[in-house]
Amino acid sequence: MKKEEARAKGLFGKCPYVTAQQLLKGKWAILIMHELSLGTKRFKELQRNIDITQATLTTQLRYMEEEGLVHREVYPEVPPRVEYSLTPIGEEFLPVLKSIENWGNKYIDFIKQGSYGHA
Amino acid sequence: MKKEEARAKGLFGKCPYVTAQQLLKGKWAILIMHELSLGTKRFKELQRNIDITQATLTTQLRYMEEEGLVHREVYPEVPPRVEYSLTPIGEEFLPVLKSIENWGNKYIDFIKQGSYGHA
DNA sequence: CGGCATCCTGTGTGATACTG
DNA sequence: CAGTATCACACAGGATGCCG
Repeated sequence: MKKEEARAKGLFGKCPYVTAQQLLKGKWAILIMHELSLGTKRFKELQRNIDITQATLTTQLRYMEEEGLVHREVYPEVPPRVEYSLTPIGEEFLPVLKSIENWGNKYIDFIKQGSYGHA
Repeated sequence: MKKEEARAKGLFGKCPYVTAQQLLKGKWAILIMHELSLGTKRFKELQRNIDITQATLTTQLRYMEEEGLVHREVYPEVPPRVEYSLTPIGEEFLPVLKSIENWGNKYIDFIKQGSYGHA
């Protein structure tokens, strides 16, 4: 950890913004967090609701599991069942999710009003 | 715009989460928003504070300007001066920023407690 | 069903050099 | 100072096929 300190990546675990950015960098992280905020979901459910590839979803979930945001519960049944839910620190993300939702909706209104000039 | 409707990208402007994700997808978007939330900044200031390349910063700012999040004011002086600030819809992002900061800090505490098992 | 391995590609990001 | 232009590259993310 020498040169990394120069670039923002080295601020992971120090600056809250960099940290959050790293955690949510995945294209789907926010969507997944939102889905899980609605309750425990099975793998297939997530895949259907978000319309994401198996491989990609698996990768994202593994990542978020490693980060401690998501809990993975495996039921050794036939056919297999795996359920995902938010961990405590994952639950703490809910306010962020809520404010993102608010702002996202405001922004959607904003572009619908044609308040900006591109396209 | 046909196949894109199938994938989440087509939800831009519909789903608030997808919309927000698209807007903030840049590695630096949140950092820049944070800097600008502290007040108007010159290009060079941003570059110094965030430690980002000129090219990358320019790209990001242009993008955010197009999205209507950032305002760019050019002063035709010598040497040139360009100042960046938040637009109204950009200001609306502040609550999100605040909640991200809160959560980011919680998460930083979380990993410092060694509450999770990797590395 | 849930997942992994593999391959492949787009693009986001960075380094560098040049311009007004 | 504030860009633009170009090149290079790593990596996220999609497609496909196979496995327990």
